[in-house]
Amino acid sequence: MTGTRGYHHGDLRRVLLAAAVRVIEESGPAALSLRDLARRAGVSHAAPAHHFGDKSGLLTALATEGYRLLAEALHAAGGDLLDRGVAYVGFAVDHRAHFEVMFRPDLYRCDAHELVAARQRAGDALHSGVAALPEGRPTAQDPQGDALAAWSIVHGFATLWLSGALPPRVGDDPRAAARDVIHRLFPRP
Amino acid sequence: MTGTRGYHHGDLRRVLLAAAVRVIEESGPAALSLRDLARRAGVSHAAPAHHFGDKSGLLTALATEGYRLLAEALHAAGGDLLDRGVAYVGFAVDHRAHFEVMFRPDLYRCDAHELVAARQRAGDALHSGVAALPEGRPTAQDPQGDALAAWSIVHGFATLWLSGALPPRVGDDPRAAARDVIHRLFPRP
DNA sequence: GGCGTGAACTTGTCAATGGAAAGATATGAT
DNA sequence: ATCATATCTTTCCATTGACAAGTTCACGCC
Repeated sequence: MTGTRGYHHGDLRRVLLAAAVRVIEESGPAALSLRDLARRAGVSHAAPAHHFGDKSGLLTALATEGYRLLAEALHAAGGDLLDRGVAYVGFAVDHRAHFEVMFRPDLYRCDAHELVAARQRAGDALHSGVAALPEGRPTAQDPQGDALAAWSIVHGFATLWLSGALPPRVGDDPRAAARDVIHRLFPRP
Repeated sequence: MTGTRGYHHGDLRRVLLAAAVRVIEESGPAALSLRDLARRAGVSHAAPAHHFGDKSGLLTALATEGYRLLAEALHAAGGDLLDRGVAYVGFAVDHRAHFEVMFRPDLYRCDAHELVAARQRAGDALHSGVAALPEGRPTAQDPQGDALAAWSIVHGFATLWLSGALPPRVGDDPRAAARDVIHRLFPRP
């Protein structure tokens, strides 16, 4: 509730995070500037400090939000491991700013309270998908190894896609390409 | 070949790159400062500009060196795909500074001439390993898909390892853990 | 030997940034 | 109405990247 143009912005925290997402999507996390965010929000350059303390505080909030969104996306994808893997890649593509920050621990305080909790939940969502694999497969006695392999392959595909390192031949539909790749790790009976 | 303390440093370029590697390994690419590198090398704050133009020039040089080292490491690993995958992860762990910069195109000029060439060679080394897979496997008709899956899984594992996101249960030997993960993608006959 | 050309490096400077300190203003509870 | 607090502003400082102009050195050439 605000929109009022007064001394108080009213929604600064959310506006700053949204602006940060836009900047990172356009130019990467290295180009992020608190003063630039403040300018975009129409407030003084010191206003962000009140909400986030410092730059790493803002990125901590962004990473926390990212882990929450990731956990949501994984749950929404249903119980199938293949679908969850595709959802992981889809999250990275749809929220590339969050994703890029989440796995750069040098940019934020990775021991922050809320962040640790959110990451835990996302990790649980990731692992519980492996439990739904068929029982008869060869590696059924080591579900944690399966989980690590699944995480590696979707995370690697997502990272390579975002970095632009993949050849054009892969196409322009990350979810379809990801599905094909994951399928090689867990072939369907 | 100098060591002389005169006006000319003599080996500044290499010394700056080495210092950059140390800084990035300790604190990540975000903490890199040209002035700090100059201080460590004992030269004036503007000396690095002569060799690299600007900061992204230095990181371009670092990424190029990284792709060269990666191509070397892959070739040295022999023709077996499993060994090459392990070598990829080993490179990422042993040269984490190079690796972290290589896949951050926002940090350097990814259209630089020497860099494109070095990356091309590393990519070839990566793909030629897939050709050595046994003929009878189910996905033999799509070697490019196999290459993409292999690249994804080793790149993902390496990235997760470096970011510290993996649970301690994985152990402290990245090559052994990587071998196990890759083995799930390409089971041995 | 002297000379000049250019590479390597220094000094000086500027705008932008992150961060801290201290003041101003609005909000809401009592 | 009053006051405590959260929110935002203004002012200030050290650091950084980048640029310009000057200084020192190395080396080929006559």
